[in-house]
Amino acid sequence: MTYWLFKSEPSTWSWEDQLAKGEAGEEWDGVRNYQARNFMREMKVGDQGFFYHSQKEKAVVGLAEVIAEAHPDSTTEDDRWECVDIKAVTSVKRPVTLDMIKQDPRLSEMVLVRNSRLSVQPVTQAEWKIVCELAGVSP
DNA sequence: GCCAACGTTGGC
DNA sequence: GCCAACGTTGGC
Repeated sequence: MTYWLFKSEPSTWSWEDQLAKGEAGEEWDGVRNYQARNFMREMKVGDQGFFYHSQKEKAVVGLAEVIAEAHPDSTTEDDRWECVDIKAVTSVKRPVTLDMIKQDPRLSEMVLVRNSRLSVQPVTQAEWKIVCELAGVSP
């Protein structure tokens, strides 16, 4: 089991949009960054990920699960770009804001803090547990 | 709205 | 293959 973080601008694709898709889930499409794509290629069905809202909100708002491994991104003809499918698992009890993450010394190595621009990123098991606790959900 | 950080592109 | 120029992202 590997853990990830999916970042999205809520104005483009929000947690509410993801929730509305239910069990069917949705493509995590539109990624045009090699690092992010490479992480998606490593994902396995059943991997868990945080759903993070960037920009105004800047907080982890939900837990998601990978339901399909990397396949061509249907939003482009360019075969360099691939994406996985994810579904919403559960909403957090309390959003974990970027501020909270930055204030917790145990989370200072998170990619979210170190490279805020990367839209798909790995999360360590320790980080996963801590953020889940802050969010009030069981890991 | 600004700007720093980063990634990509294209000319050489 | 290098690097300057440019575009994008996201935090502030």
